[in-house]
Amino acid sequence: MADSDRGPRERMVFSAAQLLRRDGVAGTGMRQVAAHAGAPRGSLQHYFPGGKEQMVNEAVAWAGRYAARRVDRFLAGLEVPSPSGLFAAMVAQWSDELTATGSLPGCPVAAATVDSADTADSTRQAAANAFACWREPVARALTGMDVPESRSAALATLMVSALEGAVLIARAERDPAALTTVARELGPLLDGAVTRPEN
Amino acid sequence: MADSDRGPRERMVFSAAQLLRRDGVAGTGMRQVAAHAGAPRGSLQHYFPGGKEQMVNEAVAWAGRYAARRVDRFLAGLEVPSPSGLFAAMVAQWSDELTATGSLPGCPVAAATVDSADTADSTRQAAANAFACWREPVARALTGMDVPESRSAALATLMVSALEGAVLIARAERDPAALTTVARELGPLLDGAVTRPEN
DNA sequence: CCCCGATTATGACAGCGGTCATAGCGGTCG
DNA sequence: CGACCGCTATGACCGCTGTCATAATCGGGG
Repeated sequence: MADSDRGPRERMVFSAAQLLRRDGVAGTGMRQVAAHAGAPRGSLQHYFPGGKEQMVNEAVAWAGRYAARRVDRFLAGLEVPSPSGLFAAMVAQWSDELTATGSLPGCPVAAATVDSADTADSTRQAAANAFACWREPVARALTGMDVPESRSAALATLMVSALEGAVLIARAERDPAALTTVARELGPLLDGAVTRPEN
Repeated sequence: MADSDRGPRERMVFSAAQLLRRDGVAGTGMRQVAAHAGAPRGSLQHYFPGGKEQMVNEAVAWAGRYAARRVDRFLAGLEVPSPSGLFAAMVAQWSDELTATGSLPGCPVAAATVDSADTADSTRQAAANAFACWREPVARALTGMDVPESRSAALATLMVSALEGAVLIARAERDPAALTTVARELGPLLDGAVTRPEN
């Protein structure tokens, strides 16, 4: 949300991620990205000589790092750390945006996957990396909450999957119900995976 | 899969759904749909006077009905009905396609949601309807397996969410691991929701 | 002062997209 | 036969997109 002046290049990557959320890859033009970032059009071919594909890939990578950062921040914000609490925080980031602003742009990584997984292989790999970047801190957080290492990675995958799917449904319905439902139903399962209940 | 001769119109809707899976909404052209369906180009404005939006909406609706039909068929194919068995069958439909053909086109409903939820409201509603069409038979199947009615709808949402998210990840990674993981981790939770274990 | 690299400014191009307009078939029915 | 109707056939238009080519601008060092 801090779109401040971090150099025009980073601003463009950020704007690309933002527009990707709304319109998808094919629906977002490069001129549009430049305009949204307040950057001159001539900077496009200068900063992204690899063309649109490079820009999309960087936006996806940025989103992956952003998601990972958020996970760490959620952990720091939990007074009593628990898997369900972490998941609830992850879900709340999305439902809050919908209830606050009234609209729910999707996940840029999902957009890149849907739009160009079968047409641009580098973008597909960028999306895979982003998902990995995201799941990794989640899995590590779970092991830190006494979830056995053998399951923490799998549960992280489940959490991200359920979240992404719920975002899709909530977006289609313009209703955060799917998000809250998933958080409520999945929470107990996650907490049940801790070996020594610490409460 | 049965692209047979059900009239050119239905063939075009089917082809649209198929192309949507791979290239998304903006990445799929109407001429391309006609060509894929072996239909004359002039039929486009004749059968879809509402333009691309109408075509996409019908493809999405078709996909929703198709998913619902599949759920019923999965139920019929289960010797011992159980929530985890149903979910495993739903997941297997996707992982099997990836392992068999080597590639994994996504879900057309997800594509429509990602690409035009914020730009074409009728498409957004079509996607919401498709999700509802899909979850409804799942929820009903759960109640038929002695899952309390209060939870069956929520669990159906969770199942569809987790599946959609796992499809995304598997598509990005070109690896069905996320799908099998989600099925394995979510199965016990689902079976734990039956009041009287029938086994 | 002048050169130089980084950045920006334009303009053009070729392609494709959806959509409209118009006309042509090929039957069937009155 | 002539009228109507479902369907098809083209062709054109306009807007947009990604990309390239070329030149201008600007801030600092040599």
